[in-house]
Amino acid sequence: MSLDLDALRAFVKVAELLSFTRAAEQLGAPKARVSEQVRRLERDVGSVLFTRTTRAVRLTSDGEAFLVRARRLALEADELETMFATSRALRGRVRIDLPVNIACDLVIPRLAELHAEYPGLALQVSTTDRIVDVVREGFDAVVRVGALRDSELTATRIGELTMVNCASPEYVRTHGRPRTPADLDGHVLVHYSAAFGVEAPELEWVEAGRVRSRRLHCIVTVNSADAFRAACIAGLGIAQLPWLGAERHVREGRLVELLPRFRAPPLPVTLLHPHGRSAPRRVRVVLDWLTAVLSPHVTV
Amino acid sequence: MSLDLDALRAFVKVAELLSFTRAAEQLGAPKARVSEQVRRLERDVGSVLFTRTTRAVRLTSDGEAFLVRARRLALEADELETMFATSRALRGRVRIDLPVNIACDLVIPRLAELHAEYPGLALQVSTTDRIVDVVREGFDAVVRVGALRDSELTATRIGELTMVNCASPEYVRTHGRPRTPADLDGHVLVHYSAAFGVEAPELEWVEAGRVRSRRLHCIVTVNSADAFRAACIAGLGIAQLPWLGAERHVREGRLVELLPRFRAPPLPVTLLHPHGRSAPRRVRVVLDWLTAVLSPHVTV
DNA sequence: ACGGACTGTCACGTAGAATCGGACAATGTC
DNA sequence: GACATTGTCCGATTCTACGTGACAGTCCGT
Repeated sequence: MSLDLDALRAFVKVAELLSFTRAAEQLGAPKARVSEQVRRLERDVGSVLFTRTTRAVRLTSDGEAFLVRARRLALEADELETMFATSRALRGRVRIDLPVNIACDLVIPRLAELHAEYPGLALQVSTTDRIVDVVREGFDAVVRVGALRDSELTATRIGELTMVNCASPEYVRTHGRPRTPADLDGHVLVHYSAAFGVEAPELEWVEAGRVRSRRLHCIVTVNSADAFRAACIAGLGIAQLPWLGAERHVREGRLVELLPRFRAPPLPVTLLHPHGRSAPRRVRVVLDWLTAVLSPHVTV
Repeated sequence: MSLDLDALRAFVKVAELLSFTRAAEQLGAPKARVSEQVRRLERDVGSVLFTRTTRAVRLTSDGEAFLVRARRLALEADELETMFATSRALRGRVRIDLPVNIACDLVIPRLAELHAEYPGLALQVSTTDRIVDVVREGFDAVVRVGALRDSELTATRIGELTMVNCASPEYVRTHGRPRTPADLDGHVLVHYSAAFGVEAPELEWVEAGRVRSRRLHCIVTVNSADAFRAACIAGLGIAQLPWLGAERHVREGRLVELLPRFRAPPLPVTLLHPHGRSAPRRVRVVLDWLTAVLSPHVTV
């Protein structure tokens, strides 16, 4: 007789993903249920919300209008459900995506603390360096390093990663230690390219407040941060690495920093999430925690 | 697993009335259900919303905070449920209260039209001249004639009733026809007093923009509009009647108007409802209809 | 043009939950 | 202190939402 909130949430998910199947996956429910829930919802409100061809789903104009309000209602309902939930009682699933090295070095080691405080939270941590589609894959939070393009997401700048120029001691012995960028003739660069695109291998640095760059020869191109560092340690050239990941290796003598006064511009670290300024509480908790965990390691 | 909207509505009603029994009555549900729903709600949100002594119910501070948001959520949910409901599909119960004569003369004769347009609406029409407690008795709309005191309700002025001075032809034959208030020596007033209070029987009129009054002798005091008119027709004195109810009797010769240039100040007609500016749709429909029905009969 | 894979829906037996009426203990009132 | 009233508990009953599996329709690539 009365509106069903679960059905409403199902509708919102389907409307966002434009797919019953994917919505069902993300909701952790069988397709049949989602289908039935939306059917019931349509019967209850007395309007057809989707036009279904067996192959594609589209919102009707009624559906569009309904979605706006349904979203808000679902959010407020979530708020109400959790307004008295202590941290121990907070439950739900939160799906996040992190760059591999940030995940392995910073986040995963401290995940136990988060679990201890919020035992009801089920965290799904995806680690990948490729650009994921936040809404399509249903992520609640994504940490991005570097410039970003998406604009429909809420972005919070956490800080930035200091970049250092590194090479192996072996490499320095062979190629010499440059003192200024002018000394780079004959040097080799390890090239990082996420998509093996056509970008030319360049070394960047900041000089007098300006970003300058110089094209260098390169032997190897990689597409993962781990391989990038490994190649540098192997003496395959100079690499511009985040200090965060390079520090240990410099300390332990596997890498040395070059041209310390000509570092590349720092990479911005950003926290993205698809919910507006007011996310569900379980998500907010994770966002805050991520910020707290990452902040000490990124210079503001 | 998810918040139950029916339970939420039950909670709101109980919180407003501070009684499970009365809430159950107004919701048209057995007490046991309301009790169980609220119990479930408390379990779901993880907090105790009421302090119950078997004799009295009070909101906890958590309950207070919850009520505010719960109200808003229930309202938005209602909005969502009815946003595509055609007039034929709109359903629900609306409880209104009207002065007896307005109900009998204007509203009830046209109730069939409302039903024809909104067959799903169940209207509960209470007719009474006493002042009802709008929230306590769960009215969705109340029409008041005359000055009003409540302020926590939303009030819409519909118009005002023209008042005329009437007497029976028999009375005029006996007592003479006054031309000005100064001629009223020896005349008799029929007195209306809702609560048989101590107000003195006075005849009021507007003269040069000022309200003036003159105390007169009276034989009978009544507390209902019908009895008031009946007393006047019976020749028991002059009565200050709304033209609306007196017109027919004047036309048919049972009453005559006296002192037409010294009429009493018109009585304001007001539509009250307890919902904020945004009432549920089924209520809004009735409010609009009442306004449309009453407007032509009340000069603005 | 046509197989193939994927989409959303349907069927139906089942399990769990909400519901109802009535009885009960507790409490404020006269 | 007796009474009336309040909110809750109890048991059987009814419903309805669910899951599994199979199905028909449609778009894609070749």
